[in-house]
Amino acid sequence: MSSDKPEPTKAELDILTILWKHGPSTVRFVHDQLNTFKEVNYTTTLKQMQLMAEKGMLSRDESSMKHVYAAVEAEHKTKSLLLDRFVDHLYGGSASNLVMQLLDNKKASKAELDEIRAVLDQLEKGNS
Amino acid sequence: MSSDKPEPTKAELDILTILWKHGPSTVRFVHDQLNTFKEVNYTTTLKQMQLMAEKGMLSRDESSMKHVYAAVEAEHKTKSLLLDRFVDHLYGGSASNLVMQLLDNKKASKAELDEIRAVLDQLEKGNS
DNA sequence: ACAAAGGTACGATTTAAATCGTACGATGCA
DNA sequence: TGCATCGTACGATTTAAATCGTACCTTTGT
Repeated sequence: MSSDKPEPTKAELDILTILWKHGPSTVRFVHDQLNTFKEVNYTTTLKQMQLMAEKGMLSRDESSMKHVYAAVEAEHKTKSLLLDRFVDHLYGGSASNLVMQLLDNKKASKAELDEIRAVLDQLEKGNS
Repeated sequence: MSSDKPEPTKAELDILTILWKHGPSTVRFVHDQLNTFKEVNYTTTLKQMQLMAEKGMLSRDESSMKHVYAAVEAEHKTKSLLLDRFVDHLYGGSASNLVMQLLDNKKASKAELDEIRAVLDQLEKGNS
């Protein structure tokens, strides 16, 4: 019993997101992506990624001088974990409560509503 | 243009949750509730609530010696903000993507699916 | 050969969150 | 009255996240 999976922090998540999107990348690349929406020093990004590698969140290929990092956990898996925690913490574990609020928030467009409905249909078909 | 609303931290959210649920309360009460699932010192809770009041997250009635605190923002409003940020950050702002993952997670029971569908129906009716 | 550019390493600092210890005022009651 | 109890105040500390500065190695172009 020791599966107290640590959640990635905000800064870590930013990096993971880039790696998920672009696949294994150098620090330079990640850093450039990062700086399109956030201003940080190169060494900050470097250090962050080194720490993440140390924690086991990233793997690192050192065969070339420009080390190449990759996310260890799949995007889906990590987001799934975060989502579950979020639902538990804010909505007492009730997915439908969350969805209700979500839809209420005018956040969902007509197109999105349709899409969600489609997902529902699909699910119920396979479920019965 | 200065609406960079600060998000409540985890510890703050725990306290807010209690206040939302039980209404205006003393520190002692909040602290006892807190300790049903988390071990902290009384003065820690006190300090935390004082800080939150200072930040404007909580209001405080000092008319009695046992100060009574209350959440300033409504539960709905705060959660709504957090949810929006969450969707933006993890799902590129796409509510339907979030829902898809949610449903995928086996996290939603049959009953919940029905409930969600009901909400959808309701919405579309009022929307057209 | 060597300077410039670009890479990694890593200690140290800054900032923010969370926690605690200690002081001290109010209240209640034997 | 006096002491135990319960309350607030608040500086200080601890912990964790995020950032940066500086040192130093490698590659490349002239």
